[in-house]
Amino acid sequence: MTSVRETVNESEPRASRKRHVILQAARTVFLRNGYVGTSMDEIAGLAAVSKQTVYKHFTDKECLFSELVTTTVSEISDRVHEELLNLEDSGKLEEDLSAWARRTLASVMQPAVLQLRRLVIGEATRFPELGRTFYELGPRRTIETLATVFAQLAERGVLQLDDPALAAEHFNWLIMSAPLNRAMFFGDDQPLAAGDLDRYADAGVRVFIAAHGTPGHE
Amino acid sequence: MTSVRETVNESEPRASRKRHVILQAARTVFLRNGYVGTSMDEIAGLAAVSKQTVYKHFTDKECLFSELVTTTVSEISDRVHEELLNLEDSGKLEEDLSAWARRTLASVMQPAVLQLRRLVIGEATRFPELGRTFYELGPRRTIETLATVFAQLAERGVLQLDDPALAAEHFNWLIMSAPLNRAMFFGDDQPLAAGDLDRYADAGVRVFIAAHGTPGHE
DNA sequence: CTGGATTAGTACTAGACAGTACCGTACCGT
DNA sequence: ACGGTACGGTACTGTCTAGTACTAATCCAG
Repeated sequence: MTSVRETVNESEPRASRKRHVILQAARTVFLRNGYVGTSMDEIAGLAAVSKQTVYKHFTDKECLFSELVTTTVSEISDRVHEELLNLEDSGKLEEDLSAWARRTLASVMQPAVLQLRRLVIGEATRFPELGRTFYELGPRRTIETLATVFAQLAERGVLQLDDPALAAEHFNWLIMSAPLNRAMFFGDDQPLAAGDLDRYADAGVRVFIAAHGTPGHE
Repeated sequence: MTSVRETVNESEPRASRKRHVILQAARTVFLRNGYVGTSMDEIAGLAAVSKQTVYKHFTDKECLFSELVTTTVSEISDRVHEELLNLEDSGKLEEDLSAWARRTLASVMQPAVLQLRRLVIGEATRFPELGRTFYELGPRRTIETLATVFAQLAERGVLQLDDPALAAEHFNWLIMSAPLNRAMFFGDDQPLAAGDLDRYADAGVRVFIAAHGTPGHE
C-alpha cells in the first residue's frame, strides 16, 4: 500500500536486498584479491554493511564465496547462451560460424570472466565443486549445444563428420584456446585487442571448414 | 677423511645442498597447498631444516616461491623439448605427428605439471612475471618450435599453409585444449586415462591434416 | 686440533583475520 | 503505537604466520 515511495530500490523484498549488496561487494573484492587475499571486513566495508549482517546471510566465508561463484557463473553462462541460440543458418556457413565465434570469444574474453576463470582454477583443489560447476556451465554446455547444431548440419550435408561431439570440442577450442590460454597467464597485462580476437575467431573457423566443410557449400 | 662415509649425497658442494633440499620441500608443499596455504614453518619442517636456514638461502617467501616456479618450469620445458627434437620425418606425416602429439600431451598432463599450471594461473595477478615465464617457456616455446618445423614441411609441399605460426598454434591447441582445460577445473578428481589422451592426440592430428595436408602425402 | 661459519632449536614480535558477543538503534508488519 | 527482528558499530577471542633474535651444538677448512 502506502502509495508512492520508492526511495531508490525499495522494490526488493525489503529484508534481503542486503544480500544482493553483499554479493556485489564480494564479487568485486574476491575477483580483485582472490579467495585468501580477501577479508570479510573488507567485503562488509565495501558493502557498507556490518560484519554481523554478512554472517546473518552467509554462514561462512566459504559459503559466501561458493554462492558468489555459482550465481556469477550461471549469469554469464545464460547470457552467452542467449546469443548462442542465434546461430541459425542463413545458408552461408562460414559467415554464420564466424559471427557466432566472434561473439562468443568476445564474451569469454571479458576481463571479469577471465579473472573468475583464474580464480576458479586456482582454487580448484580447495573447492572441487566450483571447478566442476564452472566447467559444466561453461565449456561443456557450449560444446554440447554446438554438437547438436553440427549434427543437424551434417545431416543436411553441409558438414562432414563422424563424431559431432568431438567436432564441437575441436571447433570450440580452435577458436578460444590461443587467446584464452594466453590470457590466463597474463593478469590483465597486455590484453588482446578486439581486432586480434576477431582474427583468431575467423582463422579458427577457416581451419574447421577446411577440415569438415563440403565442397558444395560455402 | 674417515674413509667410507657417503651418508647419502655428500658429493654436493657441502654448504648449499641444503638449498636443494629446501627447494624440494617447497615444491611439494606449494604444489599441495598453494602459495598462501603454505607456511615457511611447514617447508622448513618437511626439509628437516631450521627456519633460520631457509631465510639464509631465500630472503623472502616470495623469493622462494618465485625461484621454485622458475626452475621447475625450466626443467619441465627442457624435458619436453628434448623429446620435441625427435620429430624428424620418417616420410609418414600422420604417424610422426601423432607420435609427437601423444608424447607431448602426456608430458603436459602429468599431475604435477597440471598443479603447477593451476598455481601459476591462480597467482598470475600477484606474480605477473611468473605467468609470463610459464607462458614463454611453455606454450610459446612449443608453438615456436612447431612453427619452424611446419614451415619446412610446407616448403617441401607436405603441408599447405600461409601462416606457419598460426598453424602451429592451431595444431598445439587442437591436441592439448580439450584435456587440458578439462583438467584445470577438476583438481585431480576424475583424471583422464592414458588411452583417452592418445585418442585426443590422434583426433587432433587428423583434423589438422584434413585442413592442411596435401593429397599426395599421408 | 682449532677457529670461524653454518645450523638447529626455540622463543619472540608484530600483525592479520575468521568468527563471536554485546549493545543501542532503526526498521517493519500488525 | 508496539514488539520483535534486523542492523550498525565496535570490541574481543583465538589462531595463524612472516620474519627476527639468541644460544648451543655441529660442521668444515687449514
